[in-house]
Amino acid sequence: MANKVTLKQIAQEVGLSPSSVSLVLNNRPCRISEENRKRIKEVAARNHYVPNQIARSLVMRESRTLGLIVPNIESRFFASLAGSLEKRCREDGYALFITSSGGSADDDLELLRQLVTRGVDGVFLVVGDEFSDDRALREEVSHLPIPAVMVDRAIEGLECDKVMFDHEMGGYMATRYLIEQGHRRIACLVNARRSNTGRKRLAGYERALREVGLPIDARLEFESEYYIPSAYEASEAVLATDATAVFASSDNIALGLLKRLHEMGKSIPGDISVVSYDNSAADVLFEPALTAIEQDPGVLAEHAFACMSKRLAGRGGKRAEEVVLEPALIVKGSVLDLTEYS
Amino acid sequence: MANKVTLKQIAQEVGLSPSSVSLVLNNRPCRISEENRKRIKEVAARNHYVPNQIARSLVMRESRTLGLIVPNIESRFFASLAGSLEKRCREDGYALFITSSGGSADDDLELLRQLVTRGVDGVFLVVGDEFSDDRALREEVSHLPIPAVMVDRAIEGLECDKVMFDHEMGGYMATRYLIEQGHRRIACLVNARRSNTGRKRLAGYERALREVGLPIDARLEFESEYYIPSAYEASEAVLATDATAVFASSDNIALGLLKRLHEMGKSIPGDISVVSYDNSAADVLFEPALTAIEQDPGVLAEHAFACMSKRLAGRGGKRAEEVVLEPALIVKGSVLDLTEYS
DNA sequence: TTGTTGTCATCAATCGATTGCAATATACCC
DNA sequence: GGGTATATTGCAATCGATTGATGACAACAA
Repeated sequence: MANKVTLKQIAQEVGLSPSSVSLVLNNRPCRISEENRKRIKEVAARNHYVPNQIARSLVMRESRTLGLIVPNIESRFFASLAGSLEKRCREDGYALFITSSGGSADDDLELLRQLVTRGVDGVFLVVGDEFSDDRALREEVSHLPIPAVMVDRAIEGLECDKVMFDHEMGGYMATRYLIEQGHRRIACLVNARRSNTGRKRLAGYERALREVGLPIDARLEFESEYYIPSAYEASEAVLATDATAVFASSDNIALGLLKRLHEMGKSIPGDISVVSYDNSAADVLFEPALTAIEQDPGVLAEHAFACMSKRLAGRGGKRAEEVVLEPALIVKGSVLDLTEYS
Repeated sequence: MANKVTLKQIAQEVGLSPSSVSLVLNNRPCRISEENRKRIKEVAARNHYVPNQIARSLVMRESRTLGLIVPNIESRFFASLAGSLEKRCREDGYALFITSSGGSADDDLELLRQLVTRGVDGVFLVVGDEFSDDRALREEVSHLPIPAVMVDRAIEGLECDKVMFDHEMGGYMATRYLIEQGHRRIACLVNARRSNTGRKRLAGYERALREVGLPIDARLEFESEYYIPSAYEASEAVLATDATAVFASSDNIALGLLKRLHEMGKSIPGDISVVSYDNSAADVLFEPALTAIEQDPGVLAEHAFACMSKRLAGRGGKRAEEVVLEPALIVKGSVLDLTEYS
């Protein structure tokens, strides 16, 4: 294990002052003779010298590092978001510090502090979606000495830049599409009890129904956690209704539903139509592929970075910016067109 | 956006020296009067003071931060590894800096440098698996001023701590199991052309065959990338052979195979038996569930951290440590027992 | 000789913490 | 009052870099 090489050591070996070495290695436009310039570079290279960013950012007051907090890096969506965001950051010369909180507001807070004290220049915050006491977190975010951008999920009423997909719109689009295809009895399977996004998607579902004068029937609204087994459990009741279509409000929920359907020997879309949300790779396996509401994490990353970039450059107004992205309806083959038969 | 509060400012407000404030806030056992102690804490809290870790680690010469480089954070396995590792690090008070390289040796090198200069105390390195020119990376790793642990994959011939699963053994176990179940014509679908791990799994497959005197038939060895569509393409040829079983050497490869099987109306294990590797969550959907070789990323994380921990504590020998973990065969229902019929 | 200009390189302060050692204050004892 | 313990607190160096101000020296002009 080699030792760390410092600027001073390089200076000593070359026989010049540390300042000169610093000047040369940073390519500062100053007059150091070509000869010394070359010798410094040569010695630095030979000794595998890398500047200590810690010391550097202490005086420069910036680290060109950004932080990201996600509730769970093992989720496909967040992993993909993290991947895209990191790529984007790197393009602009920023390193991205990815951390995963476990979803509780306490952990979010702890990680946020860690990042700040470690000198990141800004932080992307994907807060846990489920209910929890977020007063301390809220307090911390509003006192942050660096720019923060909330991504995908917001803390209500917090003055902070936000970039997110419109979940209500997603629920609306899915349901609206089913209605347009002639469906009238549409069930939904959502995580409204524990998730803000879930509640919004449910609201969109209900708006679509209301808009065309269809009744909102509590017997068609089913609850499921964002896990396959939970959705699998819940699906039995869903399939016992007279619904001709189901809006499954997440990829895992759709997978649980599919498993149950498969077991019961029911086919899609012949026996029942399905619109999914935010599909996972797994659904390439199914015939037909699932019609779904898609949210591209790359787009989210792009906008989040743009927002951050603005703040870092000192542009960007005093008030918080709010970017709302529309999800997309991707039509594949899991919805039966009932209008043909009318 | 609040300003950063420094130790000095707190000191000023309290009317004491920065040293005293530092001493108190770090709970150093020194005699500062109870009264001042309380006042300092009160003022620090009121001003949302958080110590600047950058400055701190400059003098302390440690940051209690570790780094992780994975080829692709969007892969389930790496995401899961990252998640487990982060949790483990946090338990010991370390923050984990997760970065994703894109899989090229150049990016690995770049990220490694970034991490080192940003003052991490140690780094976990999951290098890209495919062929590339890794001389520079190799050089850098051997000159690292901090401990490094290679995880899941190694650079051959590099003196460095390693923690990984035995891929050869995995291939062997899968094949051996199929043989024990009475199979004689066993095909395999591996990524041997571009992946080191793939080659090792293939070697295990061949060893199992050799061991019982079965012929190694090149016509039963098929090549596939680690992507579903690639495996899907390759599967047609696999299914045209007289094999009664297939060893699919990754989760995605198995999924591609399954898609093809499903399309052809073939059933598992009635028409053909399958042993998969490293199953993704998606396979909960299938009936029967897939028998597979499993590598628990949590176990990998645990051992990697233990290894790192040793180095950081200054224990751990001069020579590199090498931990090889055995994967596990998880028997579910995708293999037909031919011995029953003999 | 003195002054001017230009080139090359160094000095010393700074960033925000930590910490060994020195300093001050107060009390207590003889 | 002088000496010694004890309880508090401050000074100043340090970590490894950056950078504006400054110095040293040579060449050249007046």
